[in-house]
Amino acid sequence: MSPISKSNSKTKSTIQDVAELAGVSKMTVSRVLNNDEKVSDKTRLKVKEAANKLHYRPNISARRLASAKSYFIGLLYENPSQGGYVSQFMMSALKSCRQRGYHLVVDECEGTQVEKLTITRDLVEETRVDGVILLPPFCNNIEILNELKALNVPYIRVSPDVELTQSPFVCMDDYQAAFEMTNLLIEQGHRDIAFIIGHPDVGASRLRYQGFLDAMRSNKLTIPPEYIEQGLFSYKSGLSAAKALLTCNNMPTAIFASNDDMAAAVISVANSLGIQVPQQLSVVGYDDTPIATTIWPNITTVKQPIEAMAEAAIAMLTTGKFDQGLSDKLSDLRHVLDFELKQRDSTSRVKS
Amino acid sequence: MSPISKSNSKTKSTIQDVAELAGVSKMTVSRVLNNDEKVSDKTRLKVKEAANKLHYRPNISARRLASAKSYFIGLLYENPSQGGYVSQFMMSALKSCRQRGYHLVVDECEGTQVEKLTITRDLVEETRVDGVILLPPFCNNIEILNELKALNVPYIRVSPDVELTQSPFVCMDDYQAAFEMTNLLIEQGHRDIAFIIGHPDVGASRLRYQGFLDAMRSNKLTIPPEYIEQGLFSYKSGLSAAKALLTCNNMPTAIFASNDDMAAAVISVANSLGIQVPQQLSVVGYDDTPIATTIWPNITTVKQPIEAMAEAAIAMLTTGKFDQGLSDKLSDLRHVLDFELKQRDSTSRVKS
DNA sequence: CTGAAAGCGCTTACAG
DNA sequence: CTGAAAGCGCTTACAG
Repeated sequence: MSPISKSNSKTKSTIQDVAELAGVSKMTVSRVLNNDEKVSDKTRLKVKEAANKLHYRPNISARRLASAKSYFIGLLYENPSQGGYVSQFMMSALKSCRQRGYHLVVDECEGTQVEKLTITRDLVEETRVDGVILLPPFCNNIEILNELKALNVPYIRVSPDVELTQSPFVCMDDYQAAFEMTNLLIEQGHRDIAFIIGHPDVGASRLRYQGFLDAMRSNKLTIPPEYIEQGLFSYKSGLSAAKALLTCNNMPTAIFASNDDMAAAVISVANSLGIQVPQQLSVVGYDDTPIATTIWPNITTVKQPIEAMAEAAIAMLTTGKFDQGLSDKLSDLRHVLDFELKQRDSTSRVKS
Repeated sequence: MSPISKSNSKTKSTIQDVAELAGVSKMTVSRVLNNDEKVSDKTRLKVKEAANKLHYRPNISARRLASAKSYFIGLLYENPSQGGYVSQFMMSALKSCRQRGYHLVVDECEGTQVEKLTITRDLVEETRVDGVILLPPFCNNIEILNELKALNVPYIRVSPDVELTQSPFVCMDDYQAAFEMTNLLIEQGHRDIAFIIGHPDVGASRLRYQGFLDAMRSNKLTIPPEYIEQGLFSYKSGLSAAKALLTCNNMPTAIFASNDDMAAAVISVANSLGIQVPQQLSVVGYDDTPIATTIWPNITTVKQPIEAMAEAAIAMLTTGKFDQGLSDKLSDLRHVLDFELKQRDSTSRVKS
């Protein structure tokens, strides 16, 4: 009574094998596999048991060929230079797709607006993806969004800045993360905290800045104007900001940079000025990119929930259980995922 | 009699459409598509024309279902922490696969040796990949290589250190790159050049070091023993090495670090000691990882031909035109790809 | 709630 | 060198 022995060894079992073992037709097996409601619980159970017993795994290619669905999800991004952000997201999305029997098709959307539209259209019409994920900053390209809508393909945006009522999206709470990170510094005894703002074109810059401001205010701490520097997210811009901050009259005891590259620059400048991090200066960054754990001291930073974002996006796209713009309410479209504060070696309690 | 009009607009054309337009059978079209020799040049041409006219693209799923091939290539790696190396390779492999109608299945091989073997076996038996690519350092796992051989699936290793006569592999000439990079420094007038060796367990470390030594020797330059430091490829190890090098009696005018992380550390230490890079000290790295272009000054480094390696590996695996261990000659198994010297801002001509 | 038939777009063997 | 037939493992209508 062990059908396992055979199917376990060489031959891969098919829907036909499962049907026979369960004593039903292929059709019924197919229904159970696709979560069709119209199957009796009893039958459903029988089929599931048989499938498990045989270690049955549906053949995606056959599925794809027979059905209208492609079992492909598209991932579109604009700029790969964001230090691993794209690859991190891709790795996670890949994993989620595999678990669900889907495949990920990744495409870089570069060039002129016309070329971007062509790439997007090809992905939908040639590859026939069942859904598309748009990474920032590409997800703010309104023409693309409209095209996708016209093509009638579901899409999810990741951390968008604009048109927040138009389509579902996943994001993290940048404001809250900056708020909490600032509080962390304050709890460590810091009062004189400087801030380097991120690139003005990126929406998250504003939110991070506001979170910082509100945390300071709620602790009744004042911020001298010379403690605020405008950066551009680049290491180089962090260098000039840090120089200004660390050579002003009343040097801060902590600097909050809006991303890790700029935080790394702060540490470098501090180094060259003979200021010890974290003994004389605490530094925090944002993003938890590789550089945060490459340089020494490792940077205390905010870790974006990239893996969870990818998983959530794939889940929404593959189950089809989300309202593609059906609701106007932001709360129905927005999926906020939890961030994490990574406390490392670039911060310490202030010495009094 | 114009099947074009219909198939050109919305409906995707199939092998049947191509066959009709060319006036042959589906079988012949299939043969042409798969580069079967046994088709007359005349017919071949007709078919190719028809296919082009219809913008025909074979349906991979149908192909996969009907044939013994899976049109999947597996990519196995062990350690994702190598700062983007895996993702860079993956991106390139993805692209090459897409062009050939293949799909890439990426898997991290972690855990115990038994778990690694299981993951590898699953990839071959479940996903039925047509070939496997093994990234370093995973490609040096001999048990895995034997398992793959037993499973009878072709595999290509990337920059392996061991068993170089066992299977085809792609690599770059680490020795030559280090040799040329050293020469570049010498041409810029440097004579006092220090070297930070890479991790002792990695084969490339030895080759890079040897390339450096031979370049120095061939220029009749001597290397005082205090100019050689052992590193571990980590930023932190670069820090200690740099401190030793920059505080010794006769400070070098250039430091060659065996990777970018350590080169970044050298720059950081130089900064903190008030030594200007590149005016007083030239620094070069190796790999061209993101950190090389993140920090300031940007690091002069050796760019590995990751894209070309990925393309070569995929090409070998998909055309099946390589000798899977048929030859004992290293030259037949080894595919050496060209590196590139990236001259940036961390080096300059020595002032006399 | 369940099933028999047809077909998705290719390729594999078998003829000729 | 070329083709007619069967089939890969699923799903989509269509019945009942």
